[in-house]
Amino acid sequence: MRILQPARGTSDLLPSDKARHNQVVSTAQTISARCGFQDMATPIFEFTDVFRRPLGDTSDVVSKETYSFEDRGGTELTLRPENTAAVMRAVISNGLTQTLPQKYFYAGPMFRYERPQKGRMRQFHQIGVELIGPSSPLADAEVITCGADILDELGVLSKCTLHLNSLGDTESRQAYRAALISYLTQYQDSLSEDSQRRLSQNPLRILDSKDETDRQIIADAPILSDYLNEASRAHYDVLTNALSKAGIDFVADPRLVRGLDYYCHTAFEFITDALGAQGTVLGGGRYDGLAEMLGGPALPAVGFAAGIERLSLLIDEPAAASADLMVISLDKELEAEAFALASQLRRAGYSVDVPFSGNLGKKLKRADKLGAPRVILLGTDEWHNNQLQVKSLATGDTALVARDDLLSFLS
RNA sequence: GCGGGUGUAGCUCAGUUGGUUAGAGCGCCAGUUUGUGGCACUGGAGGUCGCCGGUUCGAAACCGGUCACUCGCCCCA
Repeated sequence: MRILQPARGTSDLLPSDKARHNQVVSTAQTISARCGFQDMATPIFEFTDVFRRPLGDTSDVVSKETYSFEDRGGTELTLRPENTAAVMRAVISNGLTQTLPQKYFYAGPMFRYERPQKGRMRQFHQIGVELIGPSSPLADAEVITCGADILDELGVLSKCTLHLNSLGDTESRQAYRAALISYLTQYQDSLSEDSQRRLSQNPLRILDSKDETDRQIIADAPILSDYLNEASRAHYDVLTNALSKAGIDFVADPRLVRGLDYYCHTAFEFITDALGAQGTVLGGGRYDGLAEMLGGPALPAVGFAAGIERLSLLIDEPAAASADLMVISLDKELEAEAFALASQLRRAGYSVDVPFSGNLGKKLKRADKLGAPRVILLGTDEWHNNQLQVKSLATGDTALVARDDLLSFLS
């Protein structure tokens, strides 16, 4: 074990990386606030059952990817692998089920023990929204539209395609699941090893298998939409109509499913081909069954999560913050005065740099690099006359300014 | 968890069939210029050649293991 490198699947966010993260988070927060989603946060770890119960033992996320541990008091805890279950737990814990709907935005780190790849970290970061209370398909439409607007604001919507599907309600999904299993069982021996395992654990997952033979078998498999009952069909129709009216493009993708057990009705993913195998940039769906799985009341809800690292890979780097001013003393005797002046200017709201070393040429070069448009120079003669030089780096012009007039000159 | 690829300076990369003190460009620091920037020139710092072991008179190079990244599977945001 070498401590001079970050643990596998984690990474440092140096300023240029952090700037991208901040850009994603602040944009998502602003856009989702426009839809009424309020920023909130839940703890980084929860009782293990918060994730284990709703996510199900068939989910890899819980069965083999969690960071779970026993604390010093013997309590079983888990670093959150996703945030939806935790937000729902918070809604129930705080008695917020009495005041619905609740609309939340969150951003923060999640943890999954996976094999790292580009866009797939062990500590990764997500932004997301949860709309808890309404069962109306218009709530689904609002969540999807909010996601699309965030991607658009970040400039990545054009690189993504919205895939949409309905998993139906419990009745529809169970009918389909039975039909699918019955169909696939005929070809059991021809299925890939992964899909044979999925047949018993999570048969819907076989629909998006990448194995060539699997795909041929799936081509003639029953279609989920044929098994939607009337209510599920109506839910989907209202949603698609609302999206079309709101100008949200999508493709119906009957093979789109979700890995987590609590999803029903709407499933959607914004997918890009710019990130290799990690193409899903923002995904979510309806999870009416989650609250009950946690031991709460029946509580319809819909939401999405998006990977900040993946979005960061797609956006242009935000412009770095530049300094407004640099204060330079031309005489070593005046260094403390320069520092005092810089402090005063900072308190007045300016972003000010004070160089610590170098001759005048180096200092001006540094001012250039920091993007400071103006430099204040303290020369001995001027200083004794209560004057300062204010030099514009763009024009090279230098103005002589009385010390007392500096702030008004600058503004 | 499975299969493939890659690890040399902060970054991008050279490094001959294994041979003396491992190089370049960019970046960084300093000087030319202790009172006026972007250019240029000169100099400097910075490397356990990912790590450990093996082969060899001799390893950055060959072999084994390991760690990390990366591509695909898997999973998913």
